[in-house]
Amino acid sequence: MRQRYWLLQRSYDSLAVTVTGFHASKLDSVLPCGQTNEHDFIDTIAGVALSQDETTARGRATAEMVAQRANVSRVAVSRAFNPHASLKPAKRELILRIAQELNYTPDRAARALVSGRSHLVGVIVPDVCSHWESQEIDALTTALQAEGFATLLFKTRIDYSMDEQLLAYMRGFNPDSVIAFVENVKPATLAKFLDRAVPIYVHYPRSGAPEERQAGPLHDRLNVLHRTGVEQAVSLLQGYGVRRIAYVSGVDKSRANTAREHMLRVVMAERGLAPPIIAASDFSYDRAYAATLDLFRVGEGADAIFAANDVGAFGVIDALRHELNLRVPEDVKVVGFDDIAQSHWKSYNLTTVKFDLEERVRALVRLILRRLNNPDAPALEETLNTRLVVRGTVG
Amino acid sequence: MRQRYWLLQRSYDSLAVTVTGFHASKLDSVLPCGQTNEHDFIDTIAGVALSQDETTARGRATAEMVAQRANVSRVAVSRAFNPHASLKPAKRELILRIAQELNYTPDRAARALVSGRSHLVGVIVPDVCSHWESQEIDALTTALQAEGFATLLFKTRIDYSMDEQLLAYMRGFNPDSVIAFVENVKPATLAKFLDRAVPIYVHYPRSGAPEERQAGPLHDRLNVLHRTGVEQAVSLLQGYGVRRIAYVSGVDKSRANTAREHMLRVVMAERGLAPPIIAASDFSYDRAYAATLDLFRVGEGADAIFAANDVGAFGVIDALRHELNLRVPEDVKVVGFDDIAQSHWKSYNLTTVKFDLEERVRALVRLILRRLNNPDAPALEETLNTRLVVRGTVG
DNA sequence: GTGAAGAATGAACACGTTTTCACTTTCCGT
DNA sequence: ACGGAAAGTGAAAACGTGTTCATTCTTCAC
Repeated sequence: MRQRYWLLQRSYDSLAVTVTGFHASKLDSVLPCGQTNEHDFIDTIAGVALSQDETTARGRATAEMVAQRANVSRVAVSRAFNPHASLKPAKRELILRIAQELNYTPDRAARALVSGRSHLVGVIVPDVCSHWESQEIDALTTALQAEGFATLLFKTRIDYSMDEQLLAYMRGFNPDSVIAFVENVKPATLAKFLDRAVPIYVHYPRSGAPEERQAGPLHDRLNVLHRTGVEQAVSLLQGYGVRRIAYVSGVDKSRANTAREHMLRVVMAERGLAPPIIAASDFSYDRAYAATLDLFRVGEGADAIFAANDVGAFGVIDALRHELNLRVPEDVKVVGFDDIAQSHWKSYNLTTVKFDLEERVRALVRLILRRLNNPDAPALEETLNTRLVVRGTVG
Repeated sequence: MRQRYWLLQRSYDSLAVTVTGFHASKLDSVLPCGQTNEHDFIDTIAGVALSQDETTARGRATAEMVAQRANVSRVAVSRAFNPHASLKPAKRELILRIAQELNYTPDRAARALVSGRSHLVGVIVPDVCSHWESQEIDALTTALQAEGFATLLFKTRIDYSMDEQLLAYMRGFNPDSVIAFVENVKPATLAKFLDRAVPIYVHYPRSGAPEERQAGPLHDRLNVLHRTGVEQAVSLLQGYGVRRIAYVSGVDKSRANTAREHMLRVVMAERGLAPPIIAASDFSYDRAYAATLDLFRVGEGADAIFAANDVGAFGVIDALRHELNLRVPEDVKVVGFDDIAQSHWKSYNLTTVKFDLEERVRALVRLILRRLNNPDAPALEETLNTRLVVRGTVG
């Protein structure tokens, strides 16, 4: 019986970060303790003594232990945790009660090994703290959690490149599904590293091969259409007599950027407007800021600016107001893409093409679950629309 | 031999989201296909045909297959992937080569089952898209990934409450370590659900129990001291002759909020200043905005405002400028906490008490690894300091 | 050439589940 | 009371790996 101590601490004037290891299958007693730091006053420390004995060396109760205690077979325990399994109600109740007493939860690693379902969903992003991504990850995690899945996070390089190393690394964790925000990966590479029935959500790279232009939609698909939102935005701008429209781009060749620029081009052409002036940027505040300065100092300027995303639009607005001394929207009008939470902040109050995050995540989870429940189901397709949210940067 | 198809798609004017399931242990051929959507022009679709045979029903090569192909035992394959294991170099090389050919990676679920290490680090946050959290998650994911760990994300309710259900859920995934940003959990509850040698990083709740005030630091600890940064900020404000200082709070009773408010109170008292005026908020932009309006319309106003975090400071600034028609910093000075990436944006250009994220993450990973490598090591302690970053909201 | 120490090797076991497959019990309509 | 269907049950076989242990092969000093 080895004894180890677990200490908890709080202080008022320092953010104490407590890192401690312990085995806690049994909780023996609470030891009082406390400490005062010379520099910062530290309030209280609570100590909890934990014991570890042989039977719980790994620290967790197993199905076997629950079975023994309940006088049933280990299989019955497994069934008790599977709602669809056939088990006498009274027995199930007994098992679940004892399981709770012993603080038992089925081990997901073991479960994954035999069932082939890890209940992990891998999410690959270039940048977690990018606003749209973080909000999508947040909503996705909530939704997946509700369905019994956990979100496994992986980071690529910021330039949207995804290498084999990361894919191989990720694959080791056996995610049931992978959601990739990245783009620079070849079909064959991705296929090579995703071997179970793994749903994929991916913005795809340009491929010039001519033979890629045939056949039908045999796969599940979630389409998000830019047209509606862009049409509304261009209409609105035309109503204000705008003539020179610029586009502050996202990362070059990225899926989102290409789609947005292309649709803007199409809609403007349809309305008889000259093609947009392109100012190269990369979705970031700083580069959008710099690109805007260039546009007005080196280039010809513009009456209205589309930014490839909301954060970029913030950079555009700040460059206009704080460096170029131009008024938004009086002198220059600004439109973003995404409608992130920050877009309603008073300093920006951005007019933007909205992607409904909730709707998107719901559709995505729906597609994943459907594919997982029935790997051989016929392909399905969902389509989401965009719309313009009018705030203060056009008017 | 079952055949399934995997389709890839891209379009310019819609963000097509591709969800597809497939088994890809073998890549047979690339099928050309493509499709045009009536409403939005869809560019190209690349189809990849994938085959699945009996030996790879689960879709992945196993150590057994590699062993057979390399004419070695399965154990040798295991050893080839463990750098410390003793294996003839030539043999290891051969095995690794064949493994790569077969696209083999050890299954982490199976590995976790026997070794007791899942290589998963659970991260519990109330809100992924909250700026500081998303930036910390980002840095942490990068750091952990470099060490061979993956980040497992869990969401609690926004009010910082963490219930047994979530803990039980998380425990099923057997994280090697857990990093909790939440606070409202009792020691016993947390201990109950973390049973392996699990390092914990946790802001701890207030507990009025008198017996908690004794003993010494027997556990690893990362202290982040507020004092330095707060002293610098208060000094700076005093230099400008500021008299009435307000504090727009974070979530009530949260660790970060309590620590910050307390330190502000202490430092101000030391300098002979009257206690800060407290405006209740919750770390969010919107509530900080509203709290500021209250402070000036209902309350007595202030010469300077500390916000419990940077995002809150943004709300304060916007309320002052856009609703109360006060100038920052001329009429009211504003100081935040955190120094998130957005704080240098021109619209805010916030003076703030900086927490060095990189340093913090490095220390945290160091503590985790040390504890994991040696569960019985004596306790260690690291201390990080804060400092004031002076920008444009004080002056 | 010899012995001993160390490296290399593979068989067997362990990890904690789910699933399959027979078998037994219960239920229900006649 | 009877048959048949359905529900309930547990032994055994997976799942894919790391670890232990006893054995064989190499190396090296004398």
